[in-house]
Amino acid sequence: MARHQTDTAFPAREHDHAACIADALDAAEQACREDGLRFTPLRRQVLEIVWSRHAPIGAYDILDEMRDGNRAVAPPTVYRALEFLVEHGFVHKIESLNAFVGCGKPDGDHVGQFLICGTCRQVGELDDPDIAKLIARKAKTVGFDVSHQTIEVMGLCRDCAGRAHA
Amino acid sequence: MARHQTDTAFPAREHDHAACIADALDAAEQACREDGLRFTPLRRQVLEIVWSRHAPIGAYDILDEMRDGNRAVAPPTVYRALEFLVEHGFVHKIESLNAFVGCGKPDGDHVGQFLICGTCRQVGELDDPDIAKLIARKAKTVGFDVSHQTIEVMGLCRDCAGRAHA
DNA sequence: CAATTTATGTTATAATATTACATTACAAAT
DNA sequence: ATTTGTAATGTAATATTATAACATAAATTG
Repeated sequence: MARHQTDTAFPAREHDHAACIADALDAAEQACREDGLRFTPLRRQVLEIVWSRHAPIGAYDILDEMRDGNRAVAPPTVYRALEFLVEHGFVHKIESLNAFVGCGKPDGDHVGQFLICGTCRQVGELDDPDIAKLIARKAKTVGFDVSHQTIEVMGLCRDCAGRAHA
Repeated sequence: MARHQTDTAFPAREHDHAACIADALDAAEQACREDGLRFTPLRRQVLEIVWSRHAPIGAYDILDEMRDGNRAVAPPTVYRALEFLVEHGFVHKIESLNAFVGCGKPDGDHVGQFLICGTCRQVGELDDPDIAKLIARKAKTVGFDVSHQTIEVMGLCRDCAGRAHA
């Protein structure tokens, strides 16, 4: 499968986002086929909406996007699709924003470490095992056994920093 | 000021919790006096309730605790006090739980790294500069400038692990 | 004490999320 | 191909978390 995303956590300023979405959908479809999961039209639609931007989107914004004419979908519809997508690693929840973002590398287990730009709101995903290991090791020193890490970092992305002192 | 807490992130199983609360209130009072902040009765009351346990407490649970007879306080009252307490480092918000926990070391700036036991729900605060630095350094490699870190780790605390295979 | 700022009270409502139960679509097995 | 069981979706109601907007009161400053 072609990879149109950069490997620098944040997407390139000018990337082919249509291809980016297509890749994500293809990757999810294939992963589901391999794992015997049902990638239903509803789940695909929600995933596509989440991927419409590289910034987190709230459940109710997704819900608005799904409104078809004046036929609205109800919250559980969205939350259930999100639950599935998060559970299988296609989407991550950003806890500090109560919002959801697509995962560029849904293959296998990985800690998600999120870099959230306070200016453009875009999110880059770092997936650094060193960080995860250091945290697990430090936790161990106080007798704590880690099962899941939530790491969300606010700050300024390169593009926005560039624009600021331009 | 006497320190009745342990320095191992989690409080000792059998610690003098009354002293623990008193310490936290004293520390906050003194810090406010030094910084010219108003440690009002309301703020003190909210801080005391937050400190009633070493586990996160939700805003509406605090609100319930504050109900005086059938005279109820309104949400903004609690949220405003929490805003003050969080802003000045006396309390931390646990984003992944939408709940609040007292901070044992409100002196100076520090990253809060929280260890949340999935069994007893207690929270230990790690305050490890190595972790913070590693994250900042790794983020820098992708051009991201960190301003704030949210680190919340789920797992099993030592006491609960002990009980499990007892 | 007047003026100003800061904190709190009060009402209403916004934003996020779940429960419970009905219905439909799908998958597996006969 | 029909039955049967399971998983997914629809629907209505409601729970939980958080804020906006404006009024009043208390503290601080000049």
